Amino acid sequence: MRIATWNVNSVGARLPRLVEWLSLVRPDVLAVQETKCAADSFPYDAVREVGYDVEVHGDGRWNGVGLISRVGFDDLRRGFDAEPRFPTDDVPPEARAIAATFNGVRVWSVYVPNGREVDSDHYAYKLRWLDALTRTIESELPAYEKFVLTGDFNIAPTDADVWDPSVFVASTHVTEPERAAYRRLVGLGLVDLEARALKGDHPFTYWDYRAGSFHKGMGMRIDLVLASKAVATAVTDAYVDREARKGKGPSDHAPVVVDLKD
DNA sequence: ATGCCTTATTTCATAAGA
Repeated sequence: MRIATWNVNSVGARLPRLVEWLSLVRPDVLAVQETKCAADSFPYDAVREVGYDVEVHGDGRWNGVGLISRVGFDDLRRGFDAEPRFPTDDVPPEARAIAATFNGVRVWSVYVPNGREVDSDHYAYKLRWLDALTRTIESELPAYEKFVLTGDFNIAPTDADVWDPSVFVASTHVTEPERAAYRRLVGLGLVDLEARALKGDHPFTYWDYRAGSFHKGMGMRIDLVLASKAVATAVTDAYVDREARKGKGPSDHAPVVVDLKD
């Protein structure tokens, strides 16, 4: 079984690249984030033409997550109970989480809030959201031996996960409270799968569009695959597909691809 | 060993991304 995650940064803008990538890599399940489209405007037909079904959770302009599968869907879930809202409880939750089960493997696709500035309202929301996600995963995990929590976490777990730690001092993505939230998730009994980089030593998954960051190696590892032990022990390969970050009209994130023994 | 921001929108400017 091949499972992948990819922050596509707009499924509308990325559709040609997405369809090309699905046809080339043929994952069984792809978790997508930042689809940036409402559920009723998703380009379902284009994805179906290459053999995939889609379930999405979408707001419209921002956020949006989905699961793209060629092995069906079971037990679909959009969002989660007591999901924090922003800026107030008067608004619905943002579309940041969707889950389904594929041949017995439970997969969550999540897009963790960015956080913007440390100690901002957005940062507090990010930590609240991570805390609520942790409680949800904790409650679901006992029901599934094979479990994958994947997506764009907007957290670099260690200093090795950013191209230059000195650049990120006092920035979001690397602060201790964010890293502690990551460790609490992993502490539920998950393994942060070590994807290999196709070039160099750092399996970065994101490179800013600006300043030639990609070709200078100025990246971050913020797209993660957290897996239960039953999944982790079945891994035969895991890699960051930096090829998808090259060429015309790429996302600023690269996919992470994980292969599992049957 | 690859190309120097990109996206959607209440569009010709803005907010957001990380």
